[in-house]
Amino acid sequence: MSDPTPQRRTELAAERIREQILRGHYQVGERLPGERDMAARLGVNRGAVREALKTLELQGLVATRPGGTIVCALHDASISVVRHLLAIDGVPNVAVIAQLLDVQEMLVAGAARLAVERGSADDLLHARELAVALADATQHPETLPELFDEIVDLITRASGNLVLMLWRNTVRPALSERLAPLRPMMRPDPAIGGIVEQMASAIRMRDAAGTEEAIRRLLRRRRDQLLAVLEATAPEAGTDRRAH
Amino acid sequence: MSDPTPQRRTELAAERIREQILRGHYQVGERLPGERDMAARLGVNRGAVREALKTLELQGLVATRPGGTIVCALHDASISVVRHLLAIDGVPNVAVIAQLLDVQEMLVAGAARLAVERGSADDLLHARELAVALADATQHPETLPELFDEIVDLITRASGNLVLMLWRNTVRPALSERLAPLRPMMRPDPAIGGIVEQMASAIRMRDAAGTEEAIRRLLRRRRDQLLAVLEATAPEAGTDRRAH
DNA sequence: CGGGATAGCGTGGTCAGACCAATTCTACCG
DNA sequence: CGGTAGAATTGGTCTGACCACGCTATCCCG
Repeated sequence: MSDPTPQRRTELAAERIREQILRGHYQVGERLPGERDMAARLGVNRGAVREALKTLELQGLVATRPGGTIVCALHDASISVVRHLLAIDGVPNVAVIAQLLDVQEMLVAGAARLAVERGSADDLLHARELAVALADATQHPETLPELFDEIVDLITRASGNLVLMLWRNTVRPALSERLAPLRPMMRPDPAIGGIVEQMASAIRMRDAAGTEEAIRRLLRRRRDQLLAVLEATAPEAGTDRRAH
Repeated sequence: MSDPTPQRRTELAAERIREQILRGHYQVGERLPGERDMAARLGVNRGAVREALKTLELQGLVATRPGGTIVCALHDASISVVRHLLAIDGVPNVAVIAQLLDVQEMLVAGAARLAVERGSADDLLHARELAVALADATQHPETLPELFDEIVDLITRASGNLVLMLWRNTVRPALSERLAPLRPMMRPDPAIGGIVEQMASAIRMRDAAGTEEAIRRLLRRRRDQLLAVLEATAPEAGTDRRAH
């Protein structure tokens, strides 16, 4: 579901169980089969199942206590499951991706403000260079994702906010992995040039609010474009099966 | 460090190892002692150590591969470690808490906008009730944290954004746990009344931008107050030992 | 006949010891 | 001095076992 080839049998087991839960094979509050049972069913050792359940427990998908392991509600899970929510069976979950992009917009916009307010001159210079590169690359949409990721990384790092950095670590790989296949379908967006120029000038003037606004527009534009492509690709494969 | 009494020996082991890593007892990239070694040292079975390391691996603190387990850089870890970063040895880490509150402001402000734009009438009504309660409770600062948490929860839920909800799940318990001891030291803030009133009216008019601005002011005010109390309590116990 | 105590069974939690494949270290040889 | 082959060590997995606790269903008493 997520890792292309999970060699370790314990991760494979985790993947299997997680997929069953995410697909709604179990009711919330229902007891999972015993560890010995699962081990036999998955053809692995009980220790491997235990480690698999440990990861699911850390993701807040299940709660294991003496007496049995029960399934938790998705909306009570931990943020770490996002990575696995983004796609089930390789089918991108458009609704969750949209929500994730919304959150990303909030955080990167905030990070940009912090970065402009407190970032080093070096970082800001680098950011302006990246902005120029982004404007130049408008005609080559297939190279944009890397530039986008790079500039978001830079902003996150320059914000000096460890929490934002950790968030980025958890989300970036999953998002890139999910959005990479869309690259060939992205079309050049002429509006980006102007936005980027505005951003670069705001950065040069250390205008935090202006930078925030520009990056917000940029991200929203990208979001809409990505979602349009996604919906064109998978018209109705979207909402998660465990809505409440 | 985090759970008051982790009865399970595997969690105790995880806590021990994590604390050593967070305290910087190991260099980034350094190899941890072998599992058998740690098991002997901690007086537990190797399986318990393996499960402990599994949680640390999921938190991005270590990387285990055949040949050895190595320590990862904190800024490459997963967001799940925030919970454990908030306090080491019971000493709140003021720097991280400040950054976390910054991020919280970004997200809750965004969530408020979403909630006002797309929330149900019921939710908005409830939000206004809570706002009134908040204004009434200004004189009783010890009851404010619950109201704050409740209103943030409501906003998060009403935003309809699953990612925000998951984020809230991961962060709320840690934050509450860390900030609860400060409750007796909080003093009434007369400015809250006006802000809350402004928020309630913005909600009533379905003014998303106004609501966002109000909640942002509210959260920032609370943030500053919390940090003031925190710094007064622990004047210099702050920055993490693994800065880069 | 109904309800509460109880005995048994299954559960997770932990332990011991073992094997394998891959890596890492070491010592030897060119 | 460099490289390579072998030895030691590591994580990954397996087998099998024990314990304390939660759950369940039975049984006994009112």
